[in-house]
Amino acid sequence: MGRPPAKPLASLDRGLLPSLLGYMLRRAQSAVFDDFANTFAKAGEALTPGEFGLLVLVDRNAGLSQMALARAIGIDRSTLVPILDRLQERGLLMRHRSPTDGRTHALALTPAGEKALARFARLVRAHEKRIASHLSAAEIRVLIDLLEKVHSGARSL
Amino acid sequence: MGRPPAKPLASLDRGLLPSLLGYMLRRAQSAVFDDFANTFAKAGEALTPGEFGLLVLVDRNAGLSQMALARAIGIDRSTLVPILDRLQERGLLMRHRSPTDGRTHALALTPAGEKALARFARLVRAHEKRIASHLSAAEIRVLIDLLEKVHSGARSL
DNA sequence: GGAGATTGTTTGGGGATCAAACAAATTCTC
DNA sequence: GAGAATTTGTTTGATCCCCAAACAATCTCC
Repeated sequence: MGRPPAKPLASLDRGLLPSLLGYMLRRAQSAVFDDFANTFAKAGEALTPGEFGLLVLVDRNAGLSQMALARAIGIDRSTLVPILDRLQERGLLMRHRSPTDGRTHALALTPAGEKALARFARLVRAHEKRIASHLSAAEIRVLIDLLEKVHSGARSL
Repeated sequence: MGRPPAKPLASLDRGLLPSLLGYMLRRAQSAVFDDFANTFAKAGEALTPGEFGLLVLVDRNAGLSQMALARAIGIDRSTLVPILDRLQERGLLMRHRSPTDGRTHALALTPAGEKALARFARLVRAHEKRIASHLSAAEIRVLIDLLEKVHSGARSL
């Protein structure tokens, strides 16, 4: 009798996992995240995908309040506080007092933040290009389209 | 003069974000994760997608070591320890001593763990059905295929 | 003007993650 | 076979993300 396969050191039996959208989504996301981190590390910059999204949102929606921003990215307002603290300490972002509503902070990028964002955007484009290098332009379109469908579909339940 | 658009309370300007694979991936993943959590909460079960994946892996690869498992799911071996501790405390999983290598633990589900996993798998299937309800079977196939491409493509860099 | 709601913050409690150090066990080297 | 190098699981320490609850300041509505 042949010995049992024992431990296939290379790959494991993943059972039903590869047929699950959630699992494949997580895997792809994790791979993309790794390349993002790698791209920024190699360029000597430190930024997470979440921070990049936040900076873009603040840049494109000047005067945004923390509540509005927290809602836009789907986290609690208390979670946002230390994130903004750090970005502010790095000189990328400022909390101005709103002239119309004393409770809210009007968020805005500093000039240094604007310049940094332009730099970050260049890196993100390079990163996107790399992870999409094995897909055709049409495939990318289809993929983004299907991801949007998954997002808005799940959202409605 | 007309007042500026101020705060479009409903939606924000997301700039280039919707064209980024990484961003759309994160959004879809987050929506799917929410539905996963919701499905389990409503059924009175407590489990994360990561824990489900881990249980499936242990189930399908009996005798797996902690190192092999950590590598399979892409985390550090020290990160795995408290995760296994919790699963073990819940009576779902056990660390046996390997007869062939005294350093490693041979992981295995307990009988209760097997039963729980069957229950979890039912919930996961219902969850998958729901998040895929706005996509055709062909679309799901294409999506999973493209996600695999993204994963293995990014991996090779 | 006062009640109620909103906003940003702080605090407390889970977890996830990695890096470094360690003991036990195995494997490699001579 | 004895000693060196490696591997494995664990602990500790450091960041970070996340939420819920409480709080003061401010605004809104009546």
